[in-house]
Amino acid sequence: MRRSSAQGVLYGQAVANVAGIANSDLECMDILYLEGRVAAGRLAEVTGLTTGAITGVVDRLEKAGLVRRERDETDRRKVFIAVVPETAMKIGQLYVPMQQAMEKVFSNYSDEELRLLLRFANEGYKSILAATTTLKGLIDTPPEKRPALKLKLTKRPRQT
Amino acid sequence: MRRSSAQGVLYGQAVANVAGIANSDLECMDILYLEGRVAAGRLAEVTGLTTGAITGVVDRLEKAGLVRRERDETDRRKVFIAVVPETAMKIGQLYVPMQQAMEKVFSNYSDEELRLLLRFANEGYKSILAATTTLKGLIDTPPEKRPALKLKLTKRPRQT
DNA sequence: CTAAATATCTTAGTGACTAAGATATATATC
DNA sequence: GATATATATCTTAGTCACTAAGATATTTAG
Repeated sequence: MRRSSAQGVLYGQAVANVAGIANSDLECMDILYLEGRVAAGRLAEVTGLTTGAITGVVDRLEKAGLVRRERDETDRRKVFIAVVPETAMKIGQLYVPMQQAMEKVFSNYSDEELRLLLRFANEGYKSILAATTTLKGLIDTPPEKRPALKLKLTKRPRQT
Repeated sequence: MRRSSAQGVLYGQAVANVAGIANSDLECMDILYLEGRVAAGRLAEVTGLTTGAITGVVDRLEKAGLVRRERDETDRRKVFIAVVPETAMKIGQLYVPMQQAMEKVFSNYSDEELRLLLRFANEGYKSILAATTTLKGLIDTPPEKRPALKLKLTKRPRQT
């Protein structure tokens, strides 16, 4: 799973590369696709970048015609970012090789098996999300108060 | 799956953050863990970074005491990078929250179900790897010769 | 023995990032 | 209704990892 996850990252890098946009830019496009029209600050939250960095991301994406800034009329401090479907589609096309490859893999599984994979994907997501929060919690915890992570199941290095 | 994959990336970022090393540095540590002692050039290949960038990565990791440079005695141009288990272990500990979270998820699956997940992980990895190659192939293909990716299953944007 | 190939390192320059503060708008308090 | 505080984004200066191109060291081929 780590291997395939890592390979997924590399695929994303290749997409960004071909599209001629930065890695974080693509990540934001992905979030915009998943969540729809979101506020700039939300992008910062989700990506872990500062709001300043997001300004740059959105500037580049807007210049590339991939997104549009839209001011919220009820709260004029907010800036919503919305994808421009016509141009964003071109990015979507770069995922076709992966989608086709995965579709081929999926075609070898029964409906019941697919349901299992889906269930696992959901549970795994929630689980990793929670673990991320836990880990980040350690940063804000003063060192002497950290639970001294016993390495229990880390049968780490020492390989060939 | 995209969601959990993205979250996995964020977990990695958090780890790198806590460990005080760059993202690519952590990625290389991961490869070193998976592949063992590897040549510097191999790291460049797998990560997609230039050899120059890898020199920097290894410099930083070596300074942090996480890896050691070892010259190959039979081919003295090569530099092998090897993790230093004692210090690398500290990085490994940062994965404990995720490992525990995932273990908890796995504990709800039968052996047969786990075998299915394993099979899928392997097939998925190979599939994504192949798709990456395909995509990268498009870069080197002169634009007019590209197979004009028909967007078949890209029911992209247009969400709420 | 020379030329070409391979593996890593070096250097100069670029670009995305952070931290801190600026700006603009909204909400709360008196 | 005026002032203070909070919120959301942008700006600026500076940092750091990255690339491209070439330097160095070693190996292989002719």
